[in-house]
Amino acid sequence: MSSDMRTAGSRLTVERPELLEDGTDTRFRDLLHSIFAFSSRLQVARTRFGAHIGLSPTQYMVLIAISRLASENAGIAQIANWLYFSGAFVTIEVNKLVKLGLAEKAPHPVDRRRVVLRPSAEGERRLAALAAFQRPVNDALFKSLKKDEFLTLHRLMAGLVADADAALSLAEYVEDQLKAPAKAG
Amino acid sequence: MSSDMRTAGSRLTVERPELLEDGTDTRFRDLLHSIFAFSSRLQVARTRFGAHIGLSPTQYMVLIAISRLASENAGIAQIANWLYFSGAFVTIEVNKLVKLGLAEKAPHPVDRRRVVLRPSAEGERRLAALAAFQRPVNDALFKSLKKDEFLTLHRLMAGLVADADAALSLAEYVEDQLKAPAKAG
DNA sequence: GTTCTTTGCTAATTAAATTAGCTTTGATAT
DNA sequence: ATATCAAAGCTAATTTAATTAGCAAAGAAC
Repeated sequence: MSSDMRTAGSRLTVERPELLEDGTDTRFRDLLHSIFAFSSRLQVARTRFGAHIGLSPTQYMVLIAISRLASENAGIAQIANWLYFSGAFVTIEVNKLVKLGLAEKAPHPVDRRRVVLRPSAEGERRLAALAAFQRPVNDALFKSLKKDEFLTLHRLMAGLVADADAALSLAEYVEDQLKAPAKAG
Repeated sequence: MSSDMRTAGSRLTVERPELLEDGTDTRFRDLLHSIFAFSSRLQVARTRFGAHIGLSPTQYMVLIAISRLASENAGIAQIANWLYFSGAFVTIEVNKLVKLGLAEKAPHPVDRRRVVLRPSAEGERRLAALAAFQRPVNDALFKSLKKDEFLTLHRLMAGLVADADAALSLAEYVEDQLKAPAKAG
């Protein structure tokens, strides 16, 4: 019972023993903060990359995504899914890129609802020109990684993305469970 | 010379051999995407955590930061620095928390410009109540991590934050260098 | 004491991103 | 065939997040 009570009233934000240290979640919280801190700084880097070719960070990301997914005839929905944005937002941003002459829309060969997105020649040119600026910055962003750490980080992050999708589905369920008090276990 | 030309015209977004694979930056780009994808999902989780205690994701983060840094008598500037937000924005969000009765401002004992931030009793209570919801979600978010991977990830991310600070200073310098064409090497 | 810097605040603005609702097209199930 | 349902993309309206610029008060440096 004391164990139950401690669990129920715990301030711990995580429970798996793998993520605890001396019974505290200090390191876990620190990890979360590091991830947030690094992402914030990556966002600044993206802002500079975009600015370098006259784009907002978001437009820059959308253009990259179009380029990345062009080989699979991606439309608005695929870009939205890839970037975790709403479709409506992607529509707006893609249209800006089209107006700027950096991306092109073509009708999908078989599905007439869809649109096929491609970078324009000028869009490609800008991204290529940007690379010279990105290279030293990206090298520096990940300077402390050795080769094997780079591979490890990639593997871990890819796993976490999958975990996160499951976790967010779980979150909805858990919220309901917590509302429906207890006994019904 | 052919090597120089290839370098100059390369589309590679990274140059360090540790970050390349078969001469391509494919895995590197994939890593960037994974980091972005995971952060986006963490942001959704924060949104849910905040909503659970009636706060926006940002207010939730500010409250956490106040709690985290309370022991060092942190003021607006320290919170801003910790969260990588502007001071003005932190002022606004902290004032909302104060109005909600979740945080308190006291004058700094020796520096009368400064303000000392603390979570209120009610603020503490809400964060404690939230933990029960966070625990299963956080466990799930990092479900695929084994203990040693958790430690490794923490170590790598902490290193990357330091790298990123250096990289962003570099970025400014590089931008100037690229504008001043070439010969002057 | 004068200059420089830091702290926090206010005001105004901008940019990011969403939700809701609509139209067209396509898929499903009679 | 045709009625129903789902998916793709667009528009409009709104919301939220977050910034920059400029200020006043306090402290630090010289």
